[in-house]
Amino acid sequence: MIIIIEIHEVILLIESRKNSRKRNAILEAMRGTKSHPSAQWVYDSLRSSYPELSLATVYRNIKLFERSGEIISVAVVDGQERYDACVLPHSHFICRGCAAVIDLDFPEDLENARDRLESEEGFKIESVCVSYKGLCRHCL
Amino acid sequence: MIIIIEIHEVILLIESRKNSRKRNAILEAMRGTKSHPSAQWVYDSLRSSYPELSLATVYRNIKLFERSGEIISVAVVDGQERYDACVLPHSHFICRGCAAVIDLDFPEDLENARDRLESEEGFKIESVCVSYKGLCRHCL
DNA sequence: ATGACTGCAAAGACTTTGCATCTTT
DNA sequence: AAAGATGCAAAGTCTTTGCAGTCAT
Repeated sequence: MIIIIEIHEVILLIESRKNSRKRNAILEAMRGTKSHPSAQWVYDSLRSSYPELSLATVYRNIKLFERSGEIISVAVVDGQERYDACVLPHSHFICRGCAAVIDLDFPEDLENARDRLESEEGFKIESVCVSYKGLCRHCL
Repeated sequence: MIIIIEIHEVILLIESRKNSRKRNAILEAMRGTKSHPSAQWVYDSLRSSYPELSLATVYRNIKLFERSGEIISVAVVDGQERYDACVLPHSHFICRGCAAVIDLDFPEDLENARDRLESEEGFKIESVCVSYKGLCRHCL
């Protein structure tokens, strides 16, 4: 059942849930890593503890967590969507070599941050991407 | 033929090309729009002028342009990769309603920019994403 | 009992690739 | 001629979905 509540122009979408061991394990796995996991990563990391877990369940729960705001999508790397259970504002470094996604502080000054990351962290930064997401005037 | 040149630790990858009407048209189409097109968009917009154009050719040339730096990938929106033939630093607003990708200036101050965009452009901004791409220490 | 959750297999969507044919140099 | 470019269809990935059976309330 999906309940849609509108209060003062704010629309809340509440999906009712029952308790589920596997769902809990999926969220725990995502909260317990800084690897910014893909669905496949979560599946692989839980297979030993939950041998009958299916990849479809992981995908379904990830979408559920995303809709509820418990996790966010941080990037699509090499065709795989990557998520983060840390929803506080911060930024990321994405390595095109090993596909690692690494947490960074939210920068005060973008150019400053770039130089500092190269010298202090030893990254080679090839591009900086800033994007805002939301609704345009037309879709509001 | 692919020529790999290394000069002072900088590696250049040069792919030899022959002249091709369709390739020229693909790049022109991408340079002539601010819509941050997907491969499908480019294909659709060229079909009337090049009825025998195939989607595979569009994909192949887009990858070629990307490797050579003539275009960049700016986002994956609703599962489709979106490109930009403007490679100068700037940022984007991505609408989750209509999937529009809109050019913005590169911000000096991130929080400032957010407020200004909401009041002046009428966007509703739900998230800000900063990511750096390149090579980590390990992959260098 | 009812509604939610899951596994499995099938379907979908987007992208890449193999191969024969045609173009450019 | 040789190296590239293209169309077509097939294959590849990642993700979503339909359905029947299971679990939580």
